[in-house]
Amino acid sequence: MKKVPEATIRRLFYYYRCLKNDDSESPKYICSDVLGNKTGIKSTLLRRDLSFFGHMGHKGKGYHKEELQDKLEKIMGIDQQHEIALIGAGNVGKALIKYEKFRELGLYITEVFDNDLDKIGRRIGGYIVKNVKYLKETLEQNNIKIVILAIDEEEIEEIINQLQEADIKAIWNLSSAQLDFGKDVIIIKEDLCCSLGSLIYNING
Amino acid sequence: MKKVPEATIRRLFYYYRCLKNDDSESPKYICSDVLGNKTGIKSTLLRRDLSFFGHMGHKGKGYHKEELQDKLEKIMGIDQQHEIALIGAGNVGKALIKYEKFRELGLYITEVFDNDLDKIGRRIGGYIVKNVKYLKETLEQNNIKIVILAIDEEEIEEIINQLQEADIKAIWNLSSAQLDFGKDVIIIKEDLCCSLGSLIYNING
DNA sequence: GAAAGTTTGTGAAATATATAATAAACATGA
DNA sequence: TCATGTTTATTATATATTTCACAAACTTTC
Repeated sequence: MKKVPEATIRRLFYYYRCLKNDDSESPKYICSDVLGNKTGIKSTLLRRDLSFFGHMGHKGKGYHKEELQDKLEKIMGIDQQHEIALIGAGNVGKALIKYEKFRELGLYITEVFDNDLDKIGRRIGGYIVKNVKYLKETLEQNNIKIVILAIDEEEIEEIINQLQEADIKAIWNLSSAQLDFGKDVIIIKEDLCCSLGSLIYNING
Repeated sequence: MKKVPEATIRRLFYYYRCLKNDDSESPKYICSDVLGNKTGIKSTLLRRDLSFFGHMGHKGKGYHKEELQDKLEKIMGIDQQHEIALIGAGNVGKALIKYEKFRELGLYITEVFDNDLDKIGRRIGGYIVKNVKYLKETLEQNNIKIVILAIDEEEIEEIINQLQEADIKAIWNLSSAQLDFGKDVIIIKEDLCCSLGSLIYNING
């Protein structure tokens, strides 16, 4: 199959959320024009996006809402639950723990770690913050393959070493550290400064 | 001048942060290979990125670190301070208020608003949360042109109406709402679900 | 000061992504 | 049932971004 652009994947979540929020029974079908308008994405791009995954719609009718929602869930991999470990119980970490929308996607933070002795042992949003020292064994015991890295500080050498040893599949890197775990670990970096920063650039330019 | 890709702008922040964190006096110059390695960006792309803004380096020597840092600040528009209003004093909002790295870029959150009566009037991280009802006048009085929208809930009609009336230049939209303020207002949408979600997709695919 | 080594900057090629054009499938209504 | 309208899916085109290849400018060494 042709390579699916990263941007397409992200848009799938828009389509999905829109379908999920609209719980009206009828009409059963929605056409690309309507769904496109609701999500702010051109209908032609929407159809292109969906067509990467085969025939998703019905000519002359549109997309069957329930069917499309189910198919999207499978495609995006959220038809099953995922357990996630959070490293970093600072301000960003706390916000993520309480972020409802992850759970709506079946994404559950089930373990919280930190390397700051002041935070370790504390209870945050129902979780006891664990020492990163136990990262590897905790992840193994619970078969957790996904990690969110949301550490504030710059010095995270020890955490990275621990992470290297853990057998994980993916890291969502919200820290400013630049990571490379080889091709077997997928890393997506999210840098809040770049986002807000690029806004500033666009104002002036 | 040729249009600068959005991705280039974002990478500028990586280059900049790397230079800023490295406060060693010597060597005075850094070549694209070294800076590229530190930031995880191919040197050829780095040179291409910088070349959008004219001759930034010195052949045979590399880039003068201090000079490059200064130039980047001007390009990115962070050689001066920016005042920003935050709408949404929930979990995400709180994290942003306390996020140190914005201030390092000269980006200051100076006003905090919410539409939730439970939050209005409360003190959060040194700010009194104001009623969005006063959004327009507060922004005008303080000449604030940049807004972060970090509201949790779905019902934000009233906030959007208020925002429409305020004379602003840019919105960093962290909510799940889909906004369109016309061409005069720059909007960058950041959706945490899409980011974490695309990671899940990539694991399975 | 000439030759060899570095390093930037850029035109050209390759890749990736988005848009436009249109054929194919189905729906509707006379 | 046929003609007309609707809507998807796909092929072709356009645009955007990255990578490659190399000339030009400078540095270093002998």
